Amino acid sequence: MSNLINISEAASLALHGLVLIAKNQPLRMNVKVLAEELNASQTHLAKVFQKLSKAGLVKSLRGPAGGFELNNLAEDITFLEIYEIIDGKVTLGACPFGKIHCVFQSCMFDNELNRISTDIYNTFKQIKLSDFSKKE
Amino acid sequence: MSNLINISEAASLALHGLVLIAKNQPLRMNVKVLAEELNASQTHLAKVFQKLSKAGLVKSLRGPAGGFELNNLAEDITFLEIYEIIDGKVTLGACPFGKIHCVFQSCMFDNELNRISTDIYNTFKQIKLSDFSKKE
DNA sequence: TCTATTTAGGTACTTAAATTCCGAAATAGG
DNA sequence: CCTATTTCGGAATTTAAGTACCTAAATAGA
Ligand code: FES
Ligand code: FES
Repeated sequence: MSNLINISEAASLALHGLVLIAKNQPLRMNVKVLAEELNASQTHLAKVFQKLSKAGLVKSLRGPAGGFELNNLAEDITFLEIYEIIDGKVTLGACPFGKIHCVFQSCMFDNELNRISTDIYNTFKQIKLSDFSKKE
Repeated sequence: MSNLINISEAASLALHGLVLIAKNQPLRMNVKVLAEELNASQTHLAKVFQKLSKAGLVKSLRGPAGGFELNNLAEDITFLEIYEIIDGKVTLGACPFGKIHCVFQSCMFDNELNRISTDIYNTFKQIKLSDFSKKE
């Protein structure tokens, strides 16, 4: 069983979690509630949000009534930026098969895969968190 | 560092190795030579070709002057089939984010990612091993 | 028939990534 | 203050991919 697009569970949690928080503004949400809503692992979600917090996307507040809320500028953040915070910076321009030394003059795929990678890239780049704020 | 398209080293070896063999027909090639040409791990390549052999794509011949050669029908094999033999069957039709329970009525990506997955799928499906036989 | 070569295939090892666990730190509310 | 709640962050665990190792089987060629 294989998935052609490369998205980690962690990245999925980040995107879904942030959208939930964006929708729920201005109220903050904590990990427990988020995990319940997403039907996902609480501990994993917590780790993911630590990264998002470090990256400045969310503000974290400890203690009772604590949780996470969006940082001021976070609304304009694109899905690409979120993805890259979690799964690492995307490298375009090289054949995804290029992990090994390629024997062929030009890539077997004639840049088809590059085209597709760029397509995913742009799709991720076009979607903003603000597209999901306070609407359904 | 992340790659948006999901291709294992093993799948890459399978594709590149088979194309080399297709080009080199009707002479067979052994693992050592293939690994040298691809500048890749001999043991890994061997394991990959065991799978391809089991799947019937190549015929293996042991002993001196042994190696691998394409099976009769292998020329018409698509890259998709090769990919699936190594990395597992591809499942289309669901949001790649769908590993977790999605809280949203309709996918955040409006089937954009489905469209792209299908795009990769079709690209892999259109390319045949025979496209690379005896030509450069 | 003997020997060197080469794949088969099982097991075990290594490495890296993903996930979980747990004690520490912060804080709101009583 | 004290306590319950909640995030923080390092450590440990799990999982998956890739790699190495070893013995067996096949076979070409001397
Ligand atoms: S780099 Fe070898 S096929 Fe693209
Ligand atoms: S299933 Fe949640 S975004 Fe597609």
